[in-house]
Amino acid sequence: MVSVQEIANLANVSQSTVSKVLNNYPDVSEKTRKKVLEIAKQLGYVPNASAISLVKKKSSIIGVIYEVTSGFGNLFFSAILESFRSNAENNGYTIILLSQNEEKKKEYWMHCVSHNIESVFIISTKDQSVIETELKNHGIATLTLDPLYASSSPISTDNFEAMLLSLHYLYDLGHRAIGFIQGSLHSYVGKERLNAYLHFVKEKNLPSLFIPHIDNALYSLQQGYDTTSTLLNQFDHLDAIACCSDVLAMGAIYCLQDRGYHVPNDISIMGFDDLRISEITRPRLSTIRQDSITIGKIACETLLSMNSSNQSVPPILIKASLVVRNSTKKKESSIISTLYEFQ
Amino acid sequence: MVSVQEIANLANVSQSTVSKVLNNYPDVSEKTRKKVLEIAKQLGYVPNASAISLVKKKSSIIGVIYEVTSGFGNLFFSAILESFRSNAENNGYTIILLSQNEEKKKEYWMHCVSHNIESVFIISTKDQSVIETELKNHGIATLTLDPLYASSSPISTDNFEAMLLSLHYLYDLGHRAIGFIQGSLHSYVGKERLNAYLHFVKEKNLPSLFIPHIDNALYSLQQGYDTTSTLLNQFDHLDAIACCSDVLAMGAIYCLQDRGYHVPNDISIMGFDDLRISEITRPRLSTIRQDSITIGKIACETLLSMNSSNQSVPPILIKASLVVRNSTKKKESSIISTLYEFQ
DNA sequence: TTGAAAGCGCTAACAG
DNA sequence: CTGTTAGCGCTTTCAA
Repeated sequence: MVSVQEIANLANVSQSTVSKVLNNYPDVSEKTRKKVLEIAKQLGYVPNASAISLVKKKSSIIGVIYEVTSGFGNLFFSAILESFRSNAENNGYTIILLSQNEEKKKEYWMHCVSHNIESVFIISTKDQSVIETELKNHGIATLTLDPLYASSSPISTDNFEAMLLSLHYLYDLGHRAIGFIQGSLHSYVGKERLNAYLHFVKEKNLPSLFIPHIDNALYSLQQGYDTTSTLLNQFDHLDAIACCSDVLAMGAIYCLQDRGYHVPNDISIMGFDDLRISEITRPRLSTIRQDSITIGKIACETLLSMNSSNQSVPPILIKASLVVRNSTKKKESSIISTLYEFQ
Repeated sequence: MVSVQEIANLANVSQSTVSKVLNNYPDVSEKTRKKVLEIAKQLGYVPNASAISLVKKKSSIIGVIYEVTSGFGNLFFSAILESFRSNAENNGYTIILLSQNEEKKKEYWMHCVSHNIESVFIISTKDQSVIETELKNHGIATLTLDPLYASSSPISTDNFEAMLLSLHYLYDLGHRAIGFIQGSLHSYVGKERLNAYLHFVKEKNLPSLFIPHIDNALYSLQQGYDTTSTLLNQFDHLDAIACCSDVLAMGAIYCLQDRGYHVPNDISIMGFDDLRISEITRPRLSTIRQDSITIGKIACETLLSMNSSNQSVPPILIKASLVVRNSTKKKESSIISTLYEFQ
């Protein structure tokens, strides 16, 4: 490993001069700068991150807690991680995957302290409120994606607006009897989506077609199926159903098909997330796309701007977008459909 | 941050003694050891990883290149990463996510050299042969998951045996006209699966029902659909189709359904991978499960046992297992089905 | 069994 | 503009 010392020797200057060149200090003559740079390049100099971290008391490492229970959501989370990583990289930061060591009882914050890490991005399907607090207590800034709790610095899709987008789209298609399949009732994210539905039906003066007490915490196929079944039993008529996830929507479609309905001819179905599966279902799923690229980017920028004295930021909400595929359809008014029948 | 120095002062011993205690050296009296340990605990001592890495010229960091083009396979890769991470963790290692910095022209190996990283696990859907060589040239050991090329130290499912497992299962179900939908013809993994099919039909003296020139490099739904279509046009009769991925298998099912076949009553379909989607298709997919837990574990152990002088290992092959769901069925002999018709 | 001293590779005052 | 010096937190001879 080539050191600053070696470069200094060959260039006939001192270590500090080399250091200044390498760190782009202005107080070095052009001539010296060139010479040093050339020799450094020739020798294939690579700075020693440990030494720098040691002396600067600050590393160029961002911690990431990535604990995602295996599931479809993974694809969304890993897309965000990738976007986050690439942004961190472009800012000269490296990503370390944080974890707890059960055996050695090493906590997350210890890893951070040990590696001089100042900020941590939390991507988790579990409640990490304790860890978040612990990290903050140790002077480490955190940002939490889709927190399940009232995080002091959360980032997520603007779920309220996103669900409204879904509902307005169905409304504009002419649907008025719009059912709703909620996700988790205990997560912030899930509550926001439900609130949007409640707000919407009130505003538009529509019937509220959903089953209040059901908690689809798993966002699973079966939960989608069962909730749809209940919905169908409870309410006479449904034009459309807005679901809180793509997988729930698939469950809804299966249930409707089993009961002899055609999607989208009889009922329109909206998903949420735009996972890859929404491309391979039959019919392909109209849904709401969460913008993983932007979330990763903003998360990174925010975290880099935070520091131990400025550890919290107001909640960050990222805009989602509508993706129209084949599970939704304009409602044909009865008059028109009657006309058609006569043709 | 508490330092060794501080502990030494409070314990009335020297730094070196503290260091010896902390590193479990034997030549310290029990009394001193206890005292030091207690004070360290009281003070909440956390070792400075940079300082240790600097002086030992070796970090406890493993690099991971994780570059997976967005797709269903992601779930498999991320499961492996998770298993790998947890094993590394239990061995006292931390994971760093490696990457190239386009802007600053920083290469993977530079990250490694800079952080004193000795080994790298490559999880990538791209050809990383150049990078693998580059890393090895810099004295960094690598292990590559499912390499697309002839890697010097690959780890993967035993794809030959795994596909054989699939084929034998179909055979035991009574199927004799067994079609095959290959994946990529240019990857090692894809070739192994094809070879298994070729080997199998020859051994059992069965008709070879596959389309040689098709390269389903994307393993996509559409490719599965189209290949099935060609298969159906080309061959009179098919009892079953063994596919090289779950997504290809889904494409096959859609195609068969569109042509009026019932899966599994008319044709049995085998997937490969056991992605989560295989649980939510209709019918649910019988498939081959790749053992991500074991792969991650063995990968980690192997990498930790490698070092700059011992940089290559023979190919590591992990056993896969059969998962039976609803897309496969015992073949009813014509006599029996005829009998049924008379009932 | 303990401690003094040197040094890992680098940066940052500060003096010249 | 350049160099001297000290020191980041730790380990490791080597001497006591």
